[in-house]
Amino acid sequence: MKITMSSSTDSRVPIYQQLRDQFAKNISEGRWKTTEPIPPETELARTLKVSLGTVRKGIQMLVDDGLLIRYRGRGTFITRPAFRDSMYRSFRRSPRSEQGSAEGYEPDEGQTTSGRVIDRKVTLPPEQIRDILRLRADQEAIQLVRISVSEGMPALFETIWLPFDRFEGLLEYDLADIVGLLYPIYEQCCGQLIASASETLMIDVATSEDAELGLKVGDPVVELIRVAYDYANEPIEYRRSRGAAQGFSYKVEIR
Amino acid sequence: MKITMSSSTDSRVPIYQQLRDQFAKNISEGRWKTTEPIPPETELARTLKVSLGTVRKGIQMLVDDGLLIRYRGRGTFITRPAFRDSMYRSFRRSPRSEQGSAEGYEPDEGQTTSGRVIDRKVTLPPEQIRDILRLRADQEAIQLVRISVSEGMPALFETIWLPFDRFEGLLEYDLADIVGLLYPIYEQCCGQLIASASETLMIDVATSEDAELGLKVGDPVVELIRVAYDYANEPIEYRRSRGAAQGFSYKVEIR
DNA sequence: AAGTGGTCTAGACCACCGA
DNA sequence: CGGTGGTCTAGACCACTTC
Repeated sequence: MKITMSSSTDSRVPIYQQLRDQFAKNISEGRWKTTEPIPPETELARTLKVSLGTVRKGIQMLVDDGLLIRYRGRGTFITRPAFRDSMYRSFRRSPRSEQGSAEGYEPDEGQTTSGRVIDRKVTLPPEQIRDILRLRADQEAIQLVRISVSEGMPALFETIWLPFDRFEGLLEYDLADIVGLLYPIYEQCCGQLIASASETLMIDVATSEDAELGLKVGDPVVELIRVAYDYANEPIEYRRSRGAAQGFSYKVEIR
Repeated sequence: MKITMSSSTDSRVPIYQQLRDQFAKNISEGRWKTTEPIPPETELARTLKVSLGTVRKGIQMLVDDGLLIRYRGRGTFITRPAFRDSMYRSFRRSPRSEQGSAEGYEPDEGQTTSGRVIDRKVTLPPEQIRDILRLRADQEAIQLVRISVSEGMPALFETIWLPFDRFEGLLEYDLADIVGLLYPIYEQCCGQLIASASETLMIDVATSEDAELGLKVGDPVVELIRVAYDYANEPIEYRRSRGAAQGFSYKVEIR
């Protein structure tokens, strides 16, 4: 339980704010394991020489940010993001089955969806993607091409770029083994955890390259760009997904 | 400062939770004015016979919900929603001007956009809309048809339904005066405040009815359904907006 | 100076979980 | 049963706004 409380920096930042940052660092740098609870509030308060309420406030901020989850009687754990608002899961060939219950919902794809990687290569990414992933001009990326199949029909055509340095381990895998959700695979093969993401949706029209999705040239297409970040807020995945716009529907609550 | 603390209902609901609900009711039923601060924490704690921290927690929940805003030294006020995540503002004919600064952003439309109502009538709404607005079969609605113009070009074609009972005052207005943002007009003419909304986006293709938008039959169209609610969570507006999908782009942060 | 919300403390008691 | 987080209290001191 290393404490690096730089007691000189406490000028105007509230203590609970400093605690939040400290805790976030403990998560992103792996000092707190994802498999066991973080130290209990009482211990943190004692160790850090602050009040219990202050510790609770710092922890609560990370709960609100979705990085921690608390269980009464068990402890506080690091979470995997649920991505409940992702537009990604709005792609459906069939009418929405509206199965609103289901506690532990799967993050990436819908229930009957599975992905298959059809190509993998190491390249220098296009400049736009290089900038977003914050790579130098000479840094290579692993590029995956993937088709998601939903209920027997090709539903999504995806191109994914990953920084070579972080994802070298992925090259050891047989393509046939890179199946289903990608984020658990990232974690398993390369120790890379996704903490959050940003998605942008655009409407396009199908070109001849979209033929694999069963679309005719000119059909409307939804293009989804996702940039995913780790717990330190560093971008580590760029993903472009294209799918039929017909039947796509996305809902958001606003204030 | 009427207090209706039904002290028999306190079974398992935390006090701060009960306070939150009580405060929300004070807002939605107009017992707390939108023009002056709500009673100070210390007074609420004294009046309600609870601790200051508990009052603060109840208030903080409403701040998180976007219904209240606090100013140190001045007091706590009821807010108008900002609708910062609305997909509505994602319609742009021109390339995004990316003017990221600008503190007080306007809620409804983009900067150079204005709306004009071209039709208004009192009708029995379609069943689907009647259900959503929770109207009885014999209750009428005011239907507005509106065209939003952005940078000289028709950009959005909208149809809006409003419960007759709440919006009767709108019939007094000359159509030419119903211009610009609608929500301030709702408040001014009918005392109706919008607290939140739910938006659903779908992709369609243009029909001959979309010709006013300068679209050819078959062009991709974005259709946005918005249901807006008052502070008591009652639906009071149903709005369907259609616009060219070309150039539409919507971004969301997810966890 | 008076009044507001913002931070922080030190303690109490409770509800829930697991061994 | 002991340990965890969840709720609540009563107070202190501070920072900011308004008069």
